[in-house]
Amino acid sequence: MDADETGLRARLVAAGVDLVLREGQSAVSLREIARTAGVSHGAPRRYFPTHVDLLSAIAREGFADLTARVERTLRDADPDPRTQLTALARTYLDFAAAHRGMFELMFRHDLLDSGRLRLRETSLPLFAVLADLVAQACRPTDAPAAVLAGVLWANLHGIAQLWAWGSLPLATGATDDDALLRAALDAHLGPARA
Amino acid sequence: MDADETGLRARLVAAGVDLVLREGQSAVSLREIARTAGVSHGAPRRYFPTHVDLLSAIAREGFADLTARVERTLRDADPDPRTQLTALARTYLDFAAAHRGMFELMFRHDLLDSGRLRLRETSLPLFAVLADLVAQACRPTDAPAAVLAGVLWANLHGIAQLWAWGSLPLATGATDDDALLRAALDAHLGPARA
DNA sequence: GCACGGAGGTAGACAGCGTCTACCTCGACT
DNA sequence: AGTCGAGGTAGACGCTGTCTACCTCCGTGC
Repeated sequence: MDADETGLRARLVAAGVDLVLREGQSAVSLREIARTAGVSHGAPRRYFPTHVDLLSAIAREGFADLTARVERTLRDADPDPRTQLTALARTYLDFAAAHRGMFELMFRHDLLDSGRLRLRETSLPLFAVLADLVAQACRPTDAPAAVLAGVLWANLHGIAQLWAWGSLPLATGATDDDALLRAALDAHLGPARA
Repeated sequence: MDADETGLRARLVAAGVDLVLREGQSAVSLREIARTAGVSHGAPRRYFPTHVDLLSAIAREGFADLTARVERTLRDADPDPRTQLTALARTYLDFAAAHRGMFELMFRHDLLDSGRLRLRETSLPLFAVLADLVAQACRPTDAPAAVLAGVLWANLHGIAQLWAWGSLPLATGATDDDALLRAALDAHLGPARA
């Protein structure tokens, strides 16, 4: 993606992605990544001045992966906006559940350099897709579509996070997040099949 | 609260709460807490076998604080369910913004022992209040009130988190979270003043 | 009155961490 | 052929959490 596919830079990022997917966020130490990539603990410094820079590059891969999954899902789904939004939401929650470590890392702003690596901006294309679909699908309101989309995103994100934490299953008694997802979409877009 | 108010146990928790409020979650190392409390780095071990145990006790204080703030807010507010929910939501978001470090810690399940200290259960009374109000305030739907309350909580939580991360301001263009809060309440409870 | 034992805190060790820096090793270019 | 820099190594430093040996009192039993 950033040229230099076979170089150490790419190998380090790949090793980090592997690690965070397999072992979770806490396992992704700089030295462990270096070991996984088969180099000394000082080698990453040549490409990533600090641990934060390397983690940010790993998180970028996560955002790219999520974005690609969403785009694939939307391409395969019925073009009806409501259906597309449901598919997007399902993909978001599934990603969070299946790649929990990566999902955590992606939103650990204390571990990432969101400024210099334009990390927040990395999630914007995904948000633009969401905002566009919301503008098409939502029932008329007085709030700007961007705000509605932001609130919907926040809802998906909150469900993913509180579900992973165990609070939401405990509080709602639900055994999977599907009821929550449907309730959220109904709330933000109006009852299903309107 | 746990008896032993003046003992080292309470002093350690208080020092940790102070630290996390002033310096953020990353500053709350076991040794730094011990230094703040004026004891050696090994002393905490007598009361908290691991760092996780101490952090969990600190997070419990955070949940207790948030719960107390919510109860105070609800007591002072108009008893109308919608108004109460608005006040609750406002308090939740304000807490997250004002005590960012504590809020982060409270939901960092990788740092906390949610099992043994019944930490998740600590947030349940707050959720019960929310669920009760939702049951009174929401427009009739087919989803159980607990699910609606869970989704609303998730929405508040997601707004708090994504707002703190900077993504939501960036994506929505909003300069404060009030528009998001109102949009969320409208979505989940029906348009205001229905 | 006094030895004793345990509760409660100290202090040093250890491995692992991120970062810094001195060094080494090649391959390319003049 | 000689030099120079890109790219990687390796050791040090101070920090972390955890473990353990020790010390120091205070309360109790006799």
